Amino acid sequence: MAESKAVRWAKTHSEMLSTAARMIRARGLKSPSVAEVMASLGLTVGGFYGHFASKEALFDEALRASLRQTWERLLSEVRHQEPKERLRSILRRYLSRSHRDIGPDGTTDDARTGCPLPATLGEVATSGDPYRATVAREVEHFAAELGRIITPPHGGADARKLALGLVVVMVGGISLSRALAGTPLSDAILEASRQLAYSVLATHSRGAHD
Amino acid sequence: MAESKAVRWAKTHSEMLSTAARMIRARGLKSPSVAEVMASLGLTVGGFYGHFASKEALFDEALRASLRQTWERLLSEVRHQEPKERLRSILRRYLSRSHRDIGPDGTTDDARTGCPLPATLGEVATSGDPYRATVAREVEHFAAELGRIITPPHGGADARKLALGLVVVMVGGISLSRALAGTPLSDAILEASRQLAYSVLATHSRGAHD
DNA sequence: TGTACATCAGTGAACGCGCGTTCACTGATGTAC
DNA sequence: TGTACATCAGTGAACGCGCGTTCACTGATGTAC
Repeated sequence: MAESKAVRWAKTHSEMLSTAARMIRARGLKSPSVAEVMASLGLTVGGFYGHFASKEALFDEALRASLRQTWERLLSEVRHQEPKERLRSILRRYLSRSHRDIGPDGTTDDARTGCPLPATLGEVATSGDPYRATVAREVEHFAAELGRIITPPHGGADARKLALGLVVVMVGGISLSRALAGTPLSDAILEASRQLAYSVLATHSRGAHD
Repeated sequence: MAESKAVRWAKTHSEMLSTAARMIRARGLKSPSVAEVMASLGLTVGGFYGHFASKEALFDEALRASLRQTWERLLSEVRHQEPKERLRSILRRYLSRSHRDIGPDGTTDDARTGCPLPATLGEVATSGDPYRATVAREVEHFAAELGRIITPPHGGADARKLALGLVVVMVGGISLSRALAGTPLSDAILEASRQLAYSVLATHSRGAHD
């Protein structure tokens, strides 16, 4: 007995989202084509519009899901650790070689997911909504969660500012490191990013101010 | 008397480079087309290949020149200042709203040039050479200059690492801030990036270690 | 249980468009004498 | 100084290609009786 139509449709729908997310992580929002997404599921282009209204509709939803997954994975993997270790651990995981070395199919060496921001920021800057609003919402969300981890006595606006700064180091570090993958600078940038972030954490937990 | 052929050719050649550089800063390496570059000089596509062997050849040269110009501008504007102020000044200039708000034509509010990295990093990561080698060479160059400014007693490997970390904050900050331009997060990210970088400089000049 | 009809996930060809690159050409500039 | 020829920066049409989207269609699944 074959699968029901509804199950088949839902499975295809979900696979379109995860395939698009993989392609976005590896190649951004413009380069992967609608036909490519469908072909990678063994289907033809025509069927696409029975699932999504446009390429942008699929890619925006896939981008949002991929961002959400990235934050949740980072935060959950770290939940059992000592509060003081959590931020360091997040930085170590994000600014790692395995996260930089995302495969051409959008998967990483040791993980099923990776952050879509390094591949998409440049395009989001010129293409605007709906991508911009999606990135804004999800970065806001992650920064808030990160802010909650930051050890007292730095709460509120101070924690938020530090959290945004750390996001900048994380995304900037992987972006530069990926652009230079294969050159000696690539590893050096990853290490420099980690060290700079650690140094900021140390300053902050010592209670230093600006 | 009209201009000589040689002068005309050289003028067009140079305008092709600066026009391509402007477009790269605003829209990256893939989106601007050969026809668009020529049209913006009042010429037609066909003439392109009398100047460059390919789109990639022009864009790579324009990218290199644009990076070089960015560093030289930052460094020269700061040369007359107190050594201690130089790094802060570079950070303030790079991580500014006017540098973020690059126009659709690639010019900035108060400056003739801007950094092409935020618009290009994502594409360089997937397109590789020759762009990758160009970015590597120029980032290496700028990091070395920046390292020379970093106050003793932190010389050598330590200064280089700090310099690379600062480049990450600079490029990451503008990249994120541009992607979120128009949202409240955009200014917050710029400010958080500056503050994080300043805090690292303060720690370093105090002689703190990791 | 069996037959006739309805549904709808996916097919495959077509559309108009912009891309990088090629090429026979034009006509103002430059040169030989 | 004047004429005949050569050069070459730029023209404009064409090429093959991939893109997002549309649409008449097919055939397995689902439903009514």
